[in-house]
Amino acid sequence: MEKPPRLQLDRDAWIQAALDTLADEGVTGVRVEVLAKRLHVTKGSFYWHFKDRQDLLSGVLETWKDGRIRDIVKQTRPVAGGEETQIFHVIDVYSASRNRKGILIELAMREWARRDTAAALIVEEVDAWRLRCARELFLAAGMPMHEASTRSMLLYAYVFGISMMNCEKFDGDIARMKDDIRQLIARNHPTTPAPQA
Amino acid sequence: MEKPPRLQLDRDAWIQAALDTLADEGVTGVRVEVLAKRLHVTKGSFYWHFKDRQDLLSGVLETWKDGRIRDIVKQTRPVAGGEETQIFHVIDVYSASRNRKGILIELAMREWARRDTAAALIVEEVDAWRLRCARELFLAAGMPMHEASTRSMLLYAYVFGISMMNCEKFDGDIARMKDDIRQLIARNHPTTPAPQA
DNA sequence: TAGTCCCCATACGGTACCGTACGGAAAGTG
DNA sequence: CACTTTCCGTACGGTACCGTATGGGGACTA
Repeated sequence: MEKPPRLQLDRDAWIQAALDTLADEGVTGVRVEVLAKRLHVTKGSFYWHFKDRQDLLSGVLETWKDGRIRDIVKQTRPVAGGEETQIFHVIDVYSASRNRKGILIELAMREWARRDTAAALIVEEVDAWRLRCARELFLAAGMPMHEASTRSMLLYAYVFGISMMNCEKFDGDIARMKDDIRQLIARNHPTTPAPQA
Repeated sequence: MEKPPRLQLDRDAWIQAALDTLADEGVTGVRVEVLAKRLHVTKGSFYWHFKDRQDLLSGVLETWKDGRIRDIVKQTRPVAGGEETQIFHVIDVYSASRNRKGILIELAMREWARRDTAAALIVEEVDAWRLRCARELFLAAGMPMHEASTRSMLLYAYVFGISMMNCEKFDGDIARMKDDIRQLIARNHPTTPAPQA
């Protein structure tokens, strides 16, 4: 969990620790003295690298924004004929049980954005990038503009929503249901092309 | 906002105030002394009605659970031929800009559930009710079992997800897009019922 | 009018934070 | 070897909480 060996801390080390606790406890859990304990130093170090707590939080926002934009751009880089695969991948990244930390940060970020204007602007910007990139994918797959926009929105609303639902406890074949939902979002097929059960 | 006239507080008054601040600031914002200020009394009152802060939070969970279950049962009470209307209504309740407070509580609840076992159990129970009820609607509309389950899950993932996205800032005709998404979830049409483009 | 509850105010100790002041060690620089 | 810079520890005042102890006012009862 923690990384005791790091003889010299820098801004980024604090930001990474902040992102970790952000995932686990939300913004309100990102507290200077707690992070210090986690990094095995004292506040003295923190207030050397940062003006105050808000300074750290701003750094967290910027770091997260840059990473997410880089990610979505990479994931949707034009690949002739691979659009559907890419769409599936975009869905999986945030709905699979791997990337658990990324999902938790995503949720914590939006919780933060609900109560902080600066965070709201960042999330807004990231969302805009994602929606644009996903729309390009749908367009490249031959879908008309409006439908591409609509399905992009459904796609992201779905991945964020499903990550809040703790599906593991539900009955039924969750894996198959998620597969079918992917189809519903990406194409326009009924859930099962199979004959009636 | 506040209701100065209430000469005698009871448990429910505290729980309602707790739900209000829960919506605005999340669980961590539900603090005894803050609620007391909000209700124009002191902690002395609180610790008369409640054992401690956790006692209040338990009350909040129960109150919320009962209300949500009552709501979804009412919204999905069998109405011959009205299934699609009812499905649309279930979507609207949590995606429209009215019921803002309900949505905020919903999100705060899930944020809470991520870090608290008791809250997680409550949310899980509410989700199970909602998914069952929604599934009944799809079944009554003539959909096969598996597809009904799948679309119920997509429905709720969507409404929760979209409520985290702050759509107002996006470009495009959001209202129309949301309409089309409703169609995608409820039926199986392409976004536009028009003939092929 | 005295007694009894119900409900709340006051006062207190304790904890967990934030931010500042200051001091010091270690490493580089001349 | 002075001298500076970088980085962190220590100590402090201040705030915002939680939970407890205790007292008191008002309404109701006899």
